[in-house]
Amino acid sequence: MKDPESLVLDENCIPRRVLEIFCVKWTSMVLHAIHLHGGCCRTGVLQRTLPGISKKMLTQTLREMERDGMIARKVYPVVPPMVEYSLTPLGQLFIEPIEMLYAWGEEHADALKKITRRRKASASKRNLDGKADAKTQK
Amino acid sequence: MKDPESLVLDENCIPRRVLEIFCVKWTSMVLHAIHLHGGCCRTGVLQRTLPGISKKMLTQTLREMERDGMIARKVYPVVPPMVEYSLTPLGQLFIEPIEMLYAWGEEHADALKKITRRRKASASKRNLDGKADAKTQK
DNA sequence: CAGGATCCCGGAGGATACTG
DNA sequence: CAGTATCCTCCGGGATCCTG
Repeated sequence: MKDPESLVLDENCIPRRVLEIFCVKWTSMVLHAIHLHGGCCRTGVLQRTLPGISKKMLTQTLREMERDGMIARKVYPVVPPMVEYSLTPLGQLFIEPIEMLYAWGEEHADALKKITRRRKASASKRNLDGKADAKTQK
Repeated sequence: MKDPESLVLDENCIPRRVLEIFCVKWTSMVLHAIHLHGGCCRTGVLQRTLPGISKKMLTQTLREMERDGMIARKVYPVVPPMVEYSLTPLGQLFIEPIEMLYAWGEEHADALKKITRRRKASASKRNLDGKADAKTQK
């Protein structure tokens, strides 16, 4: 505090690394979803649990998480194909903080709503402002 | 668990909203940085505390956070200009979960390292693999 | 020093079609 | 059903220059 300049949060600091893991793509949501499904579930189920995620993004996210060692992929040699993803011990490590964060969100849903509302307000305002020329009119 | 199909985490569920706030741009890091600086600090200090962030991104993030009501902007009418950003009560609400998350990261630094290592490994492997034709050779 | 305005590029990620 | 391969668009965000 005496020397603000000595406080540096560089690329390798813990906070940034944590964010790189929790905030990349759908990682957190996928972990959460698998957890809610009892620690193991199929691709299709995941996709329906996370409406809005595209097949491509889901596959990509799952691949990366597998590589990271957070989930395990098990293929059953049946037809039609069946693939199950489950949390590894490493993956389970992340459940606690994630659930903590979401629990905090539940408790403070009012604060979250407030922010959402402000964002929407400023978004619609932006439409009334200067955009009535280039794009909107088309 | 009986009916996996009934488990849906749509756009408005708490987890997604939480992530939208914590994982957008540099928001979390800025909150963290201001907090470490005692709840209030100047633009330049922030930029030096967060090496790698561009002026543009910093300003943009600060604007959005101000709009969200998480931080307050105070301009001192001096020359050269001096601007201070401080946490609002709403902003302080976020400090607790953020610090919690980062504290968890400190405790599990080994797990984070493991993941980082795997990512680097697969990244360098990707360079040896199929990329020796189109881009690499140039 | 704080921060607006411009230009511009790379790549994230959706849509679609195909395979086993 | 699970996954790959292509194509194509859009915008996030850096670099640069300019203001008060």
